[in-house]
Amino acid sequence: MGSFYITTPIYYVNAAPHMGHAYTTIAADVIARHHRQRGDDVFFLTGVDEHGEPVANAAEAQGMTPQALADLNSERFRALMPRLNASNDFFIRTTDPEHKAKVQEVLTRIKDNGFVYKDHYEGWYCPRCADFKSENEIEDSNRCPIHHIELTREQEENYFFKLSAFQERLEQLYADNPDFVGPRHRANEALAFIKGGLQDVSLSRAKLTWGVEVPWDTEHVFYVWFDALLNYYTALSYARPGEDLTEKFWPPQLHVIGKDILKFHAVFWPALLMAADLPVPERIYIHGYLLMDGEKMSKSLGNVLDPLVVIDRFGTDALRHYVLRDVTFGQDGSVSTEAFEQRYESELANGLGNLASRCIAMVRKYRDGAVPAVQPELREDFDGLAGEVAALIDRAELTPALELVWERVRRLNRYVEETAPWTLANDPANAERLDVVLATLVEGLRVVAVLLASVLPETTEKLLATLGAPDTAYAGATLTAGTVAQVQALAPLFPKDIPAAAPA
RNA sequence: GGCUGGGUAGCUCAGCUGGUUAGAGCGCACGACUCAUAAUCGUGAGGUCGGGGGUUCGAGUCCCCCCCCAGCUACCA
Repeated sequence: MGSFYITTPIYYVNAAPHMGHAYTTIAADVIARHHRQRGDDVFFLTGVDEHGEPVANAAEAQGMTPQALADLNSERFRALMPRLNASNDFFIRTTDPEHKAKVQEVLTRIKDNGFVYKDHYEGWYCPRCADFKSENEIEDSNRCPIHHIELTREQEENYFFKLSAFQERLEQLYADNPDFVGPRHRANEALAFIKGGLQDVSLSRAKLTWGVEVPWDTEHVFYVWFDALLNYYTALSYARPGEDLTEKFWPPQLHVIGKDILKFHAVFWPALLMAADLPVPERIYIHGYLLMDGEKMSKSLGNVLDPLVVIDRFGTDALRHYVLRDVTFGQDGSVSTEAFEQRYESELANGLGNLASRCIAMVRKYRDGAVPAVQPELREDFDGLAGEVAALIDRAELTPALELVWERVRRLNRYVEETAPWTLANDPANAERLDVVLATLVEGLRVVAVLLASVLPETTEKLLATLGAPDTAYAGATLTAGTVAQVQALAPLFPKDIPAAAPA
């Protein structure tokens, strides 16, 4: 029973929300909900990153101010959260004035600590883009990848962050905390990068105005990454009006991120915190990409699985379950509408949904809905289960954790066949035996629902309400006599006769 | 090129420090049952564990070489 602070990355408002955003959010939400079940005081943060050049450029192209575009797109991300059933405690926007003020405060401290200096940044510059291009994005013979014109070598005055000063401390951090970054091979990747030698990085941009002003030199704005990373810290100071949660929740227990932003989180971020004399996060976990039929999703390929379309048709729970179940969390994996529908039918509808239907129907038919208050069987199958699941979730091994629970769903369906309650019901002499079987089934169902509550919040709430046992406290995830007294009728949890979505 | 992961049944993957006939889920075939959302349960087919050497009484599991896939190898967020 402690505090648990978990974050998603803040999503960049340059583009519309897509499955990748949904995936990260769902995973973090499952972990957040799980910890609430365990009685932890949870703070779950998500939000949007609104500054930087791509937003400024996109706004200009659309004839809007950057703020107007940010307002528009931020709202789309904010609206996504309830659709996913995300239980975030706050939604941060980097244009929040409180965030900006705090960023300035922290970075000023870093400067005061001697980790900031002014120098020239030199690179290949595209006058049409009005921007520097990195080495790996320029085309042959130094041409702009967008305009295909020749780039010029230019300089600009920048403030730099002395990342190089943290080489040793970062190596030590990784040595002392083997689980600082997970999965393991991502830690290897980050460590290899660190050991390769750290160079100082630009902290500010002079040619750009869409960002947080450098307080000691207002001709500059902070390079968007430093502004963005600090959201994890700044949010705590103003998420609750009149209250500063920093003391209570800092440092975070877990940052959930995608692999594209590993370096910023696993290298720059801890160094930045060290420079500010702040504790570093306990753990960063990197998930993989969802691939469509083995290929990266992209609009140009037209192979995008739209989370909102799936939710509209099958419900949020089905999407949450699918992405965590079908793709091993932490690895890349393929998704497809076929795989989704198959998983939905076999596991949710036929597996859990039908189990609930048959169990509840039998209790109503044979006992008028009254559940016998006798000791359930199957103890050997459920003993220790809750602990094992929690241990896996603590390691962010969400997929194996789910597998453990689904093994029990299958076990309960098998138990129904083994005990054949419909046969027992034929002979009053078997009444006691039938009592035990029914009690076991209902109780098993309840425990499974509690264990799946973080993944399937809507469905399990419905199911537990039917059982008259709405409590999802994790301590209750164990077979006990008499928890459920009476069951109500239950409509199919995961209906199968869902019409295909109307063509758009 | 270097580094890090990975290549195991049609599909998605488990297989810890080497040890009985290599496992699970899904899919498929056949059978059983009827409480249930024509759901469920059982049985089965079947894979030279990427390829080749080697160590060992014994290797998917260790060593060497090779092939293939993915990621990283710094300032796009």
